[in-house]
Amino acid sequence: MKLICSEPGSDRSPLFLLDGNNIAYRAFFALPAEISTSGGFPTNALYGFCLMIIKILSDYRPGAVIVAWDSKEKTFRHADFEDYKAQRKPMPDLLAEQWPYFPEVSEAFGFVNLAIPGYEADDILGTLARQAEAENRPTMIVTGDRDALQLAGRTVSVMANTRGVTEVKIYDPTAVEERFGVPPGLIPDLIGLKGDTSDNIPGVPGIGEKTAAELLGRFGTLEEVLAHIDEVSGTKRKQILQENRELALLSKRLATLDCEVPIDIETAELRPHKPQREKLQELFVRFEFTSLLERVAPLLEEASTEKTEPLGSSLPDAIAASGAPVSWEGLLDLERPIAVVAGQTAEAPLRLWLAQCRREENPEDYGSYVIVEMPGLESQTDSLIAFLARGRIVCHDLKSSPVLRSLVEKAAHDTYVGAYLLSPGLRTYRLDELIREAGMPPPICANGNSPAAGASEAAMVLALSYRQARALREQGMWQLFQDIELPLTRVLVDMEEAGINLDCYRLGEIAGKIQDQLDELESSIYELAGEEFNLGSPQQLGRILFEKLQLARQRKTKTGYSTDAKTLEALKESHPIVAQILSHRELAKLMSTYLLALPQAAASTGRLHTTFNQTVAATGRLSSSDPNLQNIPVRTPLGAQIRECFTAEAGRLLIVADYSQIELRIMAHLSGEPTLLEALRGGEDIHARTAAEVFGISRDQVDATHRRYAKAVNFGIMYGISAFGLSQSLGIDREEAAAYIDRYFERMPRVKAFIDETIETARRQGYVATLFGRRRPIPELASGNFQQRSLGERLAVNSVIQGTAADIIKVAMIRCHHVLAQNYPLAKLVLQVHDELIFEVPQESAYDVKDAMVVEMVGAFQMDPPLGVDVGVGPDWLAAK
DNA sequence: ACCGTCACG
DNA sequence: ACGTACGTGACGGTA
Repeated sequence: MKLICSEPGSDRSPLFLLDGNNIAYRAFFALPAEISTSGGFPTNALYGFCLMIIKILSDYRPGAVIVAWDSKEKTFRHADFEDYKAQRKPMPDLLAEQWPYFPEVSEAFGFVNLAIPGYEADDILGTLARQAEAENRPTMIVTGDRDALQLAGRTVSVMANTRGVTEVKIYDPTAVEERFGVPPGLIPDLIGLKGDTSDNIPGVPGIGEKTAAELLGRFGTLEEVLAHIDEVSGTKRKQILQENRELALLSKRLATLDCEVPIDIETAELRPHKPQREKLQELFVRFEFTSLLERVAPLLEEASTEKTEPLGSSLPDAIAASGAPVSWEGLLDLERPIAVVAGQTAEAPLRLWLAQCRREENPEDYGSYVIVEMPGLESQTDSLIAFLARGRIVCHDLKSSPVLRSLVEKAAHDTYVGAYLLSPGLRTYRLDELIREAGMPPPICANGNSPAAGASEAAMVLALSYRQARALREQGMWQLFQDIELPLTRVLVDMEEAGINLDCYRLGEIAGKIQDQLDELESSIYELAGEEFNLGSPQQLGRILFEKLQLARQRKTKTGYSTDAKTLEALKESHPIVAQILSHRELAKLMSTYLLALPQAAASTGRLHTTFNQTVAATGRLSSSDPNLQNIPVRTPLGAQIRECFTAEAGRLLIVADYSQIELRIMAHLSGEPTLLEALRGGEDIHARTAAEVFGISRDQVDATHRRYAKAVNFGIMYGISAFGLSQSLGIDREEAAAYIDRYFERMPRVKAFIDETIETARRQGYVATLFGRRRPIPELASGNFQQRSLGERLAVNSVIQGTAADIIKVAMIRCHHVLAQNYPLAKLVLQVHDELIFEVPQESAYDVKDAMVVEMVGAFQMDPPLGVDVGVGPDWLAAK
């Protein structure tokens, strides 16, 4: 076990090596040229340079800082490549004017400027980084230059700009490999192949990052790739590599840093920088950096006062220094949350990193963090897990970690779920992105002998959890998080582990029959078409139907004719081939997506274990994947047969319980519309009742068509209705649809008011909230684009209704899970399908459990009209429903 | 990687 | 006057 403490100001605090040229250039191009003094002297690059430095100082409290500069002389490394230098554009005039002042600024900050005749800045950085590494000194290289990534090592990280001046990503060797697919040592080889436009390195034309990494992964170095060109796939690629051998080797040489620069400085001698207060203030006044004056003041203050004992060293010094084995019990306080990060690799021994904050009143001060790194020793894992189980843990995406999910009951916070509540609808919730978006500095660890990507991750998780807790409270979502989402994670872990039994044999029998039908349909279709073609290709199908057979073209898609089910349905009468294509489509879909795929996904026990995604749906719903068990067919006869294959084990039964009309009930509750309330309280057929209202007829005059229309209107209301949408779904014209909608709103004025108010609130606040406080931002409402705004209106209404329903069923899941654990330990919740819960229970208790689950589901939320639940019991999913 | 299609609520 | 229903995931084909 290693103990890693950040110790600001001590000799072991990190050495920072800055590429002066790179930062100055980057600042110049990133900031507007208008930034200048009142006298007209340009200062944009100087300003950006200072911004970057202040950010580094306040985020990391570095020890010594060295700023390296290119020398004016011809550089040795590139001496034989005149072309290369010649291509470099001369320095822009506006930057040249500012240039003389950079060393002065740097010196005022207390940094050491370094330029060595004949060498470039990055060669100097490389040389110093190697020295520092040999001394086990933690080092951060700051440059936007991709070449520098080759320097990442045991104690060396590289801070690279992602965009602008102050947006950065920190690369340690693991991060380099993750991002580029090769270890730092092969970065020159990678650049040799792919080139680097910003540095004028040509590379091999037509070889990009992906291909380059793949080749290096297969053969090793660039030289080895070139020695095995004949084994490379693709004739074209072989030829290009052959023709560009020399260019690749030259590019590699250009990208290789010279780490043997004669430098007259021992990194061990470097002491923490001492800013020259007066000098710096004078410069800032001269350049009119008034806002920066305020920002540096506290930093100068801090630097001038004597360093207080760093928190980290309040721990036994011997331990911190030697990394000798100690017990984690002595270091970690079980009263406070402990962040846990687990190494992900399946093969390698488990690694765990822990972080705890010793000063919770200032959780973003990484200096107060204790970070513990566990070695890959399985023997210690069990006792560590047992230790953690006595406290409360904080994780990022706990459910996806095979190790951490066993600690799910101890979860005090999950930053993955927290981030989802705070910003639903993001594509991903990657930790480093969250940290960057929040404007938090990525932590670095200041011990002498650990790159510790995991350690830094643990610190990030912890810091983020404190910040999220505050935001969730401020936004009224703390209860939702603590009482619904976190407990739900526990339920989901159990559900995923439980899985559901699949009758693979029966599924196979069905698949055999369907395959026969597919074969028959296929040959018949080819015969009718007069040729064979790829039935699965909408493009080829379009050609056959609309060009060869001259059927009437309906709608178009971006890429050609539309051939979806609706189009084909309309053409059914025109040609016998159409009906057969429709049948083929349906069967092929069910075949590939379910009949063939599900048995493949089943575990050796015959059970299917889905993953329930808790952070995907913007409305608050769950989703299911690998395999998706929330879209198992049911509507067609074949679909029903597939559902029959989801069975209970011998001696057990399935219980299927679904909320009846939950979304309409929520709308009735939220709007208070008397007609809806009355119908739903009495358990009336709501679509028939709606039909009677909209068509102005009595209940016994309502026929199937009336009801179908009314049902579509009800759905439309919940989706955020439009006349066009309704007309499409019913196949009627827009005027008729519009008339139904008008009529509906006439009869249900409170629903109309609810919709209008919801949209108005959303416009005002920028978001909507469910009954449980779950938020969804609706930026579309502020759009200047009509289409976007209309979408925003529909989203506002739908999100409130769908989201509230999602909240309610989540509460029900937690309640049901709890009652089962208490009273029926052999019964299990196995699936959730949005408004439906499926349980698998021992036969004997099935009817007791059924009643108990209905009570919990109905009791999940008190409202008017009350929740209603339909429930069934049976040996399989179809029979129970 | 994206599109069209279609399974579910 | 604009073009459309809300929320998902998976498949095969095509670029």
